[in-house]
Amino acid sequence: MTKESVKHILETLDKEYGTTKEGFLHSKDWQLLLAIMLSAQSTDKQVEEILPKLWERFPTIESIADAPLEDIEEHIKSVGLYKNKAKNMKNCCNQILAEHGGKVPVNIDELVNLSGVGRKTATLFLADAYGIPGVTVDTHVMRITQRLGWVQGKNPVQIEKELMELLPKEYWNRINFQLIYHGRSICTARKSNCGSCTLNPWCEKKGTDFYCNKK
DNA sequence: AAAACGGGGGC
DNA sequence: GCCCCAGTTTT
Repeated sequence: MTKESVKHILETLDKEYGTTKEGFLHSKDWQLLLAIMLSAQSTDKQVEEILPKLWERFPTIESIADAPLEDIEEHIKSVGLYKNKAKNMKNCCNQILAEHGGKVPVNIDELVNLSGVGRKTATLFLADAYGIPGVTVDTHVMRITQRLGWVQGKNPVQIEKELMELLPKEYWNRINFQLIYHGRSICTARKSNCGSCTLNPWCEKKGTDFYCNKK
């Protein structure tokens, strides 16, 4: 892995997936935050499917803060972990109203104090909503950066440290969603599909088309 | 450090 | 059938 190959891959990712995340961008801030919370241990595709009805039933942050838990659960059941998520969403909205005047805070320290919001959700929210740079290591980012040969570490904390040293900061606001999109469509958990991967020329595992996580 | 939370999709 | 998914909270 060389600085030059990293640069090529970053430029290719910009070309393939764009430099701003689409989809949630037209949401209000609290809607975007809740959508990211809902995506935990699920897929953004699954979440996008339930959002229209969810926002129709809960058009304002007050309406979801005041809603019965069972009502929220009913609307988000298909994304999994729904009991925790419903409780967290309700508590989170109440917190935003009580402690932040109804506006989602725009710094990571206040975000992680919200119910159901951890470091990953907070970082993704800041990047998606405001383009604020941040690197988080979810399962996709971990897998792909290991395959690319960008990182040596095994745990997310170590990998995040390595990535922040390796990647120019001007790419930090989009690297997460780009790698996640790539991980969902091409370089998946079970198969790397090197034949259709545009990053192939600069990848450590180029052409191996390997499987992983087989028991 | 480990368990709990979980339905839907891929193979 | 088993693995995986924009993780966080509780024990």
